[in-house]
Amino acid sequence: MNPTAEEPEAGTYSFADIEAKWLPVWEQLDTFKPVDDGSRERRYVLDMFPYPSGDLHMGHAEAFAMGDVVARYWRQLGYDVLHPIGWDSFGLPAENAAIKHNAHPSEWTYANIDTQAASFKRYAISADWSRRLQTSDPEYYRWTQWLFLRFFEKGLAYRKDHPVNWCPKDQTVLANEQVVNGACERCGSPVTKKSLNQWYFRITDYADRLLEDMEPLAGHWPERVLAMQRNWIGRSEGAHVTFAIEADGDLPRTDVTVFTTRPDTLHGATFFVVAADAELATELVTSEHASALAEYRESVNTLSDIERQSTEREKTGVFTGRYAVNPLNGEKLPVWAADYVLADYGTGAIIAVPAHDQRDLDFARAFDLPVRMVVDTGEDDPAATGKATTGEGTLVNSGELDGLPKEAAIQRAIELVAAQGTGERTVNYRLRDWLLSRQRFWGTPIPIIHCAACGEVPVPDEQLPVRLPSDLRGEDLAPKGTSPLAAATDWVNVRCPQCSGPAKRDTDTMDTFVDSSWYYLRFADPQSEDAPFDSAKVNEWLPVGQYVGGVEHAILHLLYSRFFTKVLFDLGLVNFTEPFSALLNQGQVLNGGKAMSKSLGNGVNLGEQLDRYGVDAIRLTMVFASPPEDDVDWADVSPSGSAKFLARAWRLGADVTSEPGVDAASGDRALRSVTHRTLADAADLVRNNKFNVVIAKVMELVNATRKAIDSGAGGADPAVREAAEVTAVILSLFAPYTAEDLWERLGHPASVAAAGWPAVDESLLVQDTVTAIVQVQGKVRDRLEVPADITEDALRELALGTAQVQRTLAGRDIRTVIVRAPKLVNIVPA
RNA sequence: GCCCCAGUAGCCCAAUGGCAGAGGCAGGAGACUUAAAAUCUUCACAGUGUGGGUUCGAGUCCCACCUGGGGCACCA
Repeated sequence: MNPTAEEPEAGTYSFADIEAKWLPVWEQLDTFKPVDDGSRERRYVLDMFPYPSGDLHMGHAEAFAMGDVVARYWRQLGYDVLHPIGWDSFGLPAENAAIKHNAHPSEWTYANIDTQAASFKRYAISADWSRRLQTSDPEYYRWTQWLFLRFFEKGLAYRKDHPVNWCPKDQTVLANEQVVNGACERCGSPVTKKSLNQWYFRITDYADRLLEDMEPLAGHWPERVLAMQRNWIGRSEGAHVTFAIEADGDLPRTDVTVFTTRPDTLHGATFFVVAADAELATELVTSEHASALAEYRESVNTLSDIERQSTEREKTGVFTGRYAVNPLNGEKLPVWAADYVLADYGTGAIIAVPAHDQRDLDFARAFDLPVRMVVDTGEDDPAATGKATTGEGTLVNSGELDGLPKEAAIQRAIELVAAQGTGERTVNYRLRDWLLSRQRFWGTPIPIIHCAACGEVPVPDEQLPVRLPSDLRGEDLAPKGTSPLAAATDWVNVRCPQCSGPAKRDTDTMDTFVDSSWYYLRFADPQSEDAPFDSAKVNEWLPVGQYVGGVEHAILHLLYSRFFTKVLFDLGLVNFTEPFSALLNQGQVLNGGKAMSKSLGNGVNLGEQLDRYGVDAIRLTMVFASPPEDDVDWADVSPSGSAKFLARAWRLGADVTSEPGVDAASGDRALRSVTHRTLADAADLVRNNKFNVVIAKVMELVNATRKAIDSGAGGADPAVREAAEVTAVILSLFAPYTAEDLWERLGHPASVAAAGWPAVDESLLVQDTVTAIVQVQGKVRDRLEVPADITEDALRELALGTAQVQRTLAGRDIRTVIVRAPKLVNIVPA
């Protein structure tokens, strides 16, 4: 069983021996494969599946330790627990490694997966290995493609020409969600704009539902994640107002609609701005100003997003030569083109009210445009101060809106434009459609064939998967600005499925977030060959009862997965609309207050930690260090302390001399009381994700048991056995090896993981006497030992009679006495 | 600028509105030991970021501010 280590000295805790001993036993028992027959209530625990970038690191160790606590707890409670594992195995690093080593990305990817799988097994994750999946397996991406085609049929996948975020280093486009502070999320290069014809998912159609359906998640998802999603969706209420742009020479009169959240300030509009990079700007500009606009656009395009987004930057823009007519007062407003107006938010055009919008005011001051105050907020005139006023106030200089407060004026203004037919109430979202094309190789090919005669033709379902060509490797995959797949001419050139004419495959691959948007569904039925999954099975297991992962996915992955689930609901494939009922974001593992990184040289190698302290000690340290959602600073924690505690707990096994199955009822009541209190508290604490406190409670239990053995009831007392067994069961959630070995030393067969959560004897939780606190005016003056079932009246009498109280009152009258029997009395003097 | 979260002992952290301390780390002392390690026992240390408020009673609830962390950001 243990080929390397020597027989340990009896009574000495050796994590290495224990690990070597139990791993093969567990493999045989296959304790964590759900029975999946409906005989037990089902529960689904899921950790965000890993990307196979080398071996597991400290972050994985933390996240998976957390998920495993929940999975193992539910298992102990008797639920049929689904706790699967898989890999998000498409992605750029594999491709970069392949280019560097003149290999195929699959070689690097699957080698890493094997390494990680072995590490996960050593780390004793309670997973069902039979459901393992990889998104880069053709058996998986076949169904990613199938789902794409269903989206396509519903009009939810479409192509358009659009300026997109372009990473010049990775030579690929990026979704908005992948641009962080104007830089590529992956490599940090400044992102630029490029106009390309790309595939999008129409996630904006679901903006409202994505927002509304968050309601029931409150309390089960971290508030900050919900807030971030809400922000990202960015719902804002306002109005569309249509302005007529006057004819100019050959240019006809035309209507342009703007979105505004402040229709009340329409009378304060002094100019009109269109996004410089929008089509609209080119359409509107007069020939006299066309070259200035072209020049301006040129200068804007060379700016990186980082420069562009700097709020310190001076406002820039050019006049278009045209004028817009304010529908409320008929005023003529000059139309400018500027880059501070975004082409893809709202309508790409705004009505500028400099008095009440800082950006408009900055622009007005830069170009000497008039400023007119229309809301009196009691502050100084923005024209003089340079500070726009945006708060509550009363309307002035606004015709019939005069005298109305802001909110009423907004409503009235909308009524006015609506009556004119020039405007209406509307809701606008910040959310954009999801750009999913990637000009990279190692991803799911987009199952579309482009035919000159038929257009975009879906690959017929029975021809799926469209497999990646296997003969491209090394330099073939280097970024060229077009997909590497384009070079595989044999692969690209096909017959059109509709007209059999010559046609070409789409050479882009999908964003890997598409792959990860449905993997949690596949886990319910991972071997399905005629559908992505069996809906009945998915409906039995999902939604996921507890999802665990890093907050870095607060927007991207979670928003996309929620979107997918809603679309699949609409397609009738699932009967729920939210995939994850509860979400836990574990914190980061830091070292010395900073994230571990190569450049800082503060990385801690997980494998070395496991070798040095053992799996259980590392798992315990991760969980004990702080509440799950807080960061763990490895410099602040003590894995050796954890190891010490585990040894201490394990040693209890040697001191229990009673036989298994002995009735605990006759055992030492004080210890039994601690044992059952611990059991009850632990259950509550696990439910509330306070894993660190559970461990503190087990430590207490171990201390109490130790004391009972050494200087109390003694090792033969049945209560000591009971305490040791409860210790093993609770520890099985955190330190599976130690718990298993302790369980064996207590005379039980494997596995403690399936031992079941012992029933709490409520009668042991009640104490005979309790210490009542006697306060005078909230300050503690005395303590009384009283029966636990003392009445309020009796306690009041008792408290009032104590010498301490009498002395403190010093003859003062009593206004009131608060009694919370049996724990507290508070006497309030007059 | 807007939005979230957090500030409790030297450190990590506990505390259904009711005795500020459960647990651990680091530290001191003792027992065992020829000695050390290991083990066991034991001790000390803060009044909860600041200022108000609500309450019989506030670490906990409310308001403002300070500090730290995170998110979004020319989003009309």
